[in-house]
Amino acid sequence: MKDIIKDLIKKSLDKIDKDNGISIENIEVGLCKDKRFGDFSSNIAMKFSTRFESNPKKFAENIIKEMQNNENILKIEIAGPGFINFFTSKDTKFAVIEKILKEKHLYGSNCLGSNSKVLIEFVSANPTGPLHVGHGRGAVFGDCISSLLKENGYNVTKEYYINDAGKQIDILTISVLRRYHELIDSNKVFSYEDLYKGEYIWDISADIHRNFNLEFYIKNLENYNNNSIDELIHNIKNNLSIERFNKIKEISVNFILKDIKKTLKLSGIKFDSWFSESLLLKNNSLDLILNYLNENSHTYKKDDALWFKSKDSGDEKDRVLIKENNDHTYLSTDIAYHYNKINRDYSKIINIWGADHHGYMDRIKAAFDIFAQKKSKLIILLVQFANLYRGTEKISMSTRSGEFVTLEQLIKEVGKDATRFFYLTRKSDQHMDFDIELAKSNNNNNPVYYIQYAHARICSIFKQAQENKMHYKYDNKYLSLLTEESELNIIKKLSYYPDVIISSTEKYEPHLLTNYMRELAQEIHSYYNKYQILIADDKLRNARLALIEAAKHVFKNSSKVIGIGMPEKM
RNA sequence: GCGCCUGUAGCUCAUUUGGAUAGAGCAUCGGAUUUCUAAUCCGAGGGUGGUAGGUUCGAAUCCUACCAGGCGCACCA
Repeated sequence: MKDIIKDLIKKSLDKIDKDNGISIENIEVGLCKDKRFGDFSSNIAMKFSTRFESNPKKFAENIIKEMQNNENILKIEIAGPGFINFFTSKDTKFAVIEKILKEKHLYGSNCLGSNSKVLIEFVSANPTGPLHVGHGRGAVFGDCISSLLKENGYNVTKEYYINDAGKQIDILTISVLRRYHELIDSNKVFSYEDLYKGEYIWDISADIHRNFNLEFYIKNLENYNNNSIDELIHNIKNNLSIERFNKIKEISVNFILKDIKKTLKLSGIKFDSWFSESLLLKNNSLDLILNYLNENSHTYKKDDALWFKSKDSGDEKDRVLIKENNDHTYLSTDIAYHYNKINRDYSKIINIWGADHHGYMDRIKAAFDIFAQKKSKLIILLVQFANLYRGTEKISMSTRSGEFVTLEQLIKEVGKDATRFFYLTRKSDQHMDFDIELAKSNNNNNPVYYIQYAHARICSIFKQAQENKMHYKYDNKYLSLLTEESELNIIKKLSYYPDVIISSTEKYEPHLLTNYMRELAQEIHSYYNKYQILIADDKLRNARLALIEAAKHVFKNSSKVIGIGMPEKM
């Protein structure tokens, strides 16, 4: 409908002035908030009146005068400073019900993506501990963005990048070894500040102790008195042998990854691909990109380290790729990783990061531009932190100290649907407060139940209809009996669901969709309370049933995108 | 100090990329079930949009300055 109106305006403008220079993309047509202003409106007259040496109202009159008649449009008005308002005919409005009932689960989807390949990388939490509620937001956000992209016809691959090769993993390994030694001899406590102390470290070490007994035991570990963590890592590797150290490392990482996968499954998130950082070292990808950067003078040596000239591409300073001690930095493998992504031929490469990584964006973009050469586009979306509350009490968290609420605990406490929905109700770049008490409340405070209940009520009506032998038969010629205000409101809301899907995707803002669902539920509840649907008049009854059936499809389709269930009974 | 994000009702947040009278939920107060599920509905109160300027037909939205909060400024990841 928007396109029809745009086209009418365009033709009218062409009549007024053949060389007006206004393309169809410049014509804005929007839905009206207030129905007194009609169904659609355009600001075209205000936007371009100066170009035609006219005032907005006069220009608007001119546009209308030259406009062709269209069967869909009942009335055109000029209002306010120069808005052109369009009132569509009833039949035009009813057509959406017909469309929904025909398209069913496809209503709302489109082909804008034309099946082009998109890679979306998210969560990618270090395998040094379980996922906590901070990861949850990015996880659910990424998953929903993936669904939205699919709904828009993109070919989406969801990927998790496993940082299993750096220093943090070495620290994890030592953390496990420390507990392992304490299990063997509780008197010999090895103390060191920067180690992981979570409960799960005990579980891993107990596992190792059970399966390998004393194989990894180091005599006098408690006497290791090292000044830096690097020195400590070095000494323990030497003492234990690199093979045995790696064995502990492997067991630890696998243990934690298994836990992470379990939590993701509980969250309803399924990845298509798991990409391991250590692979980049094994297959020489790192050497490859380093050579390339060296040969094309994007690097230099300074203080025994290898630096990347990221400042040349907009970063605030240059960055280290290879440290003085010959270890690679996180950045260098990450560049290799993005090089790998580029070579997999995606038109869009999306990264979803925690907001604390924003300082890192420029350096990865700098590297990306060198390798991608505009073949694909890098999109980095930042997700702000979520503060967890239990009522008014704030819960603080830290992975290192082991004080945190895991995502698994949260889901077990508030449920998958409520967790996902809550994470998605806020704009991602907005700080959010997640109140556990609120999310798990089973009453009208909770928007998830509010929406699910609206859907369940619809299902219940159909069940009742069947039991009362009120056979439902759809016939579009009775739709015109829907004349109540609530009915027209619902129809209008249903008609712009496809627009919501598009704008949620283009803006990467799933909260538009959760808001929409709430609004639709509100219309349905209001309608339900005001009007009886299962009435004796079978023509009106069938028309009303068609209306709520259409709403049911939209609830189903949107809930699928959000990743929550829509029970038929509550 | 520099950079990024944010500031809207008592609280949590929207506002369809600059549009018409800034809207929801919670909380507060008052109502509604002999009728398809009251996990619901209807109504009321509540606002100098952080502050001050600017840009234009029109600003919560864009620009500038200031105030306040969060995050970041590693040879950590």
